[in-house]
Amino acid sequence: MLLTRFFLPILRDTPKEAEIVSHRLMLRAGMLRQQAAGSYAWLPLGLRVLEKINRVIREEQNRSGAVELLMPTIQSADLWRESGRYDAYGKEMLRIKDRHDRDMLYGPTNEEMITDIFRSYVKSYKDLPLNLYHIQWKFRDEVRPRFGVMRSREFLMKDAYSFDLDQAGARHAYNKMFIAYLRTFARLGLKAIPMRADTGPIGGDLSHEFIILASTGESEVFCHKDYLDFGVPDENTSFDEIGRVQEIVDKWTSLYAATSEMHDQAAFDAIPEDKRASARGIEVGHIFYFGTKYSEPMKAVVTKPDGSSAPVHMGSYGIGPSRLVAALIEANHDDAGVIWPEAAAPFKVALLNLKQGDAATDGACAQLYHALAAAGVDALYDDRDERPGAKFATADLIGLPWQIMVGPRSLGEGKVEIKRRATGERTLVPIADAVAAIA
RNA sequence: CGGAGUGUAGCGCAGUCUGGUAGCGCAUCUGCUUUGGGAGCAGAUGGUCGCAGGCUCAAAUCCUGCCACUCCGACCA
Repeated sequence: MLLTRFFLPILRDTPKEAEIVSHRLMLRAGMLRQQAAGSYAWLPLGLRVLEKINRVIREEQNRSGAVELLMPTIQSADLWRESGRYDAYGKEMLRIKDRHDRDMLYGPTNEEMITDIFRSYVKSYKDLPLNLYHIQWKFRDEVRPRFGVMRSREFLMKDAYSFDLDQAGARHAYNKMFIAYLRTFARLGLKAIPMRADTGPIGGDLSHEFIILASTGESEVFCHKDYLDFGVPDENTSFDEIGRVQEIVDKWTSLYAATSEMHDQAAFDAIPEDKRASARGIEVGHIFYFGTKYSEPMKAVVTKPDGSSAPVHMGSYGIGPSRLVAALIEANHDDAGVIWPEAAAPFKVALLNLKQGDAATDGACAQLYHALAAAGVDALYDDRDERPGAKFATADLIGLPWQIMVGPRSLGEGKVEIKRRATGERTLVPIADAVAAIA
C-alpha cells in the first residue's frame, strides 16, 4: 500500500477528550474517529487491526470445533419476552420501534436468538454437542461510555454459544473454549489470566473472566505470579480428549486469581509474599455456563437416547475484538506510539523513502516494495514528500513491527537500514537481503 | 443517574471577568531553498464563536432555556 494512496489522518496533537493512552494513540494514529458518545468509526488503519484480531479469534474458535454463523444486529422483542429478559434488561438495551410500531431492539447479546435458531432445527441428542458463534456489532446503552473503544456503547463481540445434553457435556464445551481463549490471547501476544467470575444465580465454578494486566486497567485484580509463566496449550492439543482438556483447565485454575468483586483476602494472604501480584486488569474475555436458563423457558429440548426429552445445557463465551484493540495498545506502547505484536499489526513493515524524488532512493524503494509484495509481506510504503523526521515519527506512531529505511547515506554502500519497532534495534543489510531479514 | 467541567478554523488554545467589527501555534495551499528524527523564508486559504431566545446603539463576551461532549463516582463485555 502506498501511503499517498491510503487514508491515514495522523494527528500531531492529542485531542483533549482522550484520556487514556490507547484512546489517544488510536486517534493520533488515524485508526478511529468518534461519531457520538461511545460510538466510533473505524478508519482504514484501525479496521485492519480489528480484522487481524478477528482472524486469530476465528482460527482458534474453528480449531476448537465451534462453527461460525452470523445473526442480525436488530432483534424482535418477542424472543426476549419469551426468556423474560425484555423487562429485566433495563435501560442498557436500546429499544426501537419499526414502522408497524413493533418493538425491536439493537442486540446487546444473542442468547435468545441463538436458542431460537437451535430449537428450530435440532431435535436429537445425536446432533450434539454443538457450538455456534458469530462476530457481530452489539449495542449497550452505557450510562457513561469512556476510554474510547475500551468501553463504548457500540462494540464488536465474538459470542459463542454451546449446546450439550447434560452438565458433563457442557463442562467439556466450557473447557474447550477455555483453551481456545488461552491460545487466542497468547497468539495476540497477551498474557491473559483466567479469573473466577461471579456466576450469578446459576452458581457453580463455571465462569471465568480473562484478564490482562495493565497499569491503566479498569479494575483491581489479584493473582499468583506463577500464572505469568504458565505455558499455553499448543496447536496440536486435541479438543476431543476430555481428560486431557480437563487437566489443562485444572492447571490454569489451580492458583489464586480473582477480580476485586470475587477477592478473598485470606486466600491471597496465604500465597507467599513474593508470589503475590496485585495490579490493574482489563477484561478481554468472559466465559459462562448457564445451564438451562434459556433452553427451559424457550423450550430448546432434544430427545435423549432413552426417548425422553430434556432442555439442553448451554454456555456462552465472549471476546470483544474492538476492546482488544485498545487492550493491545495499553499493553504495547512507548512514548513514540504503538508497538503492534505481529499477529495484530495493520501492516508488517513500513518502507520509508528518506529522500523522496531522489532517483536512487525512489528506485531502491520501488524495487523493495515489489519484492515485499512478491514475498507476501504486507507493506506500507511512505512515499510522501516529507522530510525524514516526519516519516520516522509517523512510522513510530503507527507502530508497525518493522521499518525499512532507504536513504542516500546507506544506499551509497548498497544497503538499507532495518529497524525493529519493539526494541529499537537497527541493522544495515544489503538491499537484496532486506526482505529475508524481516520475513 | 449524582457531582464537576468544556463547547471559538481540521487539531491544540487565547480572548469572556471589564460588551466595541475574532486572534495565536500546528495543519492545509502557492513559491523558493532544504532532505537521516515532526525544516526555513515569503505569501495565502479557512470561523453562522454549540443552538435558540432576550437585554443593548452594539454580544464570543451579559441574562434565560436547550443541545453536545469530557472527567470523578455508582454500573457494565
